[in-house]
Amino acid sequence: MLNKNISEKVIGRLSLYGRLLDAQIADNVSYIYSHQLAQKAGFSAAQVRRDLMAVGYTGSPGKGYATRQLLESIRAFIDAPTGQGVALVGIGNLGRAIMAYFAGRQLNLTIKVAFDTDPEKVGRVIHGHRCYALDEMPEVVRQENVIVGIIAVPVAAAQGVADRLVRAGVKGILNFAPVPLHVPLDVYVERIDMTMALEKVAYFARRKLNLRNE
Amino acid sequence: MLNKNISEKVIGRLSLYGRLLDAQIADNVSYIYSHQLAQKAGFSAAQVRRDLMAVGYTGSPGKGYATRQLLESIRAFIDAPTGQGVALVGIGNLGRAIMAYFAGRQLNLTIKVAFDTDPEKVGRVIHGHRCYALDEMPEVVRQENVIVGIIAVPVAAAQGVADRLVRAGVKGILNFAPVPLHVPLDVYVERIDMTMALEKVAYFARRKLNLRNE
DNA sequence: TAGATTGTTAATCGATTAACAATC
DNA sequence: TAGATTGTTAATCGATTAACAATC
Repeated sequence: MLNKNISEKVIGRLSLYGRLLDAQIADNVSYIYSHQLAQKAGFSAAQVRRDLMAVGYTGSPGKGYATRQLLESIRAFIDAPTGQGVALVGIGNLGRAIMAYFAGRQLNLTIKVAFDTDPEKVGRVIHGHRCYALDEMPEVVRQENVIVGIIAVPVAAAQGVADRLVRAGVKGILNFAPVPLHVPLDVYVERIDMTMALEKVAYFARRKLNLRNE
Repeated sequence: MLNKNISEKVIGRLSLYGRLLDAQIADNVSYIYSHQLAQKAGFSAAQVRRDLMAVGYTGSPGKGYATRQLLESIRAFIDAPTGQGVALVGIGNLGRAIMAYFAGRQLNLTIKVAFDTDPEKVGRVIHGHRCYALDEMPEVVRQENVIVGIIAVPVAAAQGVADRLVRAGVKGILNFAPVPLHVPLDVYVERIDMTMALEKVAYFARRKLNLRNE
């Protein structure tokens, strides 16, 4: 499965379909059409059908897709078979919010270890996670078999933390610091830039307002 | 300026260029080439030149772009002339982290008002922001002339909050709830889905690991 | 069966990159 | 001037959508 050439966007959409299907199953919906899923997700039906083809689950004309089996196929496709541990670096306001956010969810992914430079925090248990010093990273990350890291530190520290994560063997980084990271080709980086997002929203909000006034 | 047909991606990149230029100016760099900016941003030089064309600032062959003037042009292009207020809905862990995050930055955008359903929070001042009840939204939002909202409430409440924001006159929404919102065409929505992002990272981290092992 | 939906290819669309004359 | 960079068009690339035979 993993070696097919699937684009980033498809994986993101599959993750969304998974959650929408969860809700459908909770509502006892056993079959769903591509156009229904499309409506909920905000995409076209053709898009949905194409994405679902990628996971290898086949619907049937007239009936649609069996929600439960489709969800299983999507999970089998995007999730690790055994569950995956995640390392969080930075336990400030944002880091703690991230901990709380992912703790509440029933995910295949769990924040297993947390790191911070603040000696006040190191050694303590925060939101149920033991907090380690950065120097302990290579040991802890390898021991827990973690290949995914989250960076929630200030801009100035972000690249240094990324370097440490990479050296410790991490292969994927979710970066909340508003700065591009330079990493080797065998490491995947996804950025969440809240400043950029808010500036985009502000820009297009004004545009929408102006269009109406014209 | 606002009526040109600029894509979302360009606006996002301009926001990034702005911050990179800030850092350059702080380092007393007065001219920069497109390929230098491109390297820092992680794009191609052609991409950068095309984006900068959009803001209408002209560099000169041989010298490059004057950092200070370019930054001014970018700011004039994407920022509102007077500064913009933002409404935050949901003052849980995430909401407070968002407050702290944007409070620290020197942005044209400021969180002006915050809303929550929790009667414990309503009326109090949190992170310097007075907290209002949802019912006060139409009044407060109009009074403060806010057209941008941030949704940081649980999934189940997100669509309801979006409807309220829209009714209050908000034209752009930054949505942190992992669910697509349905809003009128004259409202712009940007979604930050941390679960989706983390699942993508986990998927591609495993792929990177496997590619190496093959 | 008739009607609607699926899987899948071809056509379309938009965004990125390559290329190059004009310019400092 | 020579060399490198800019603004801008044309070529390329990839992703989305339209279309339709096969199927329930």
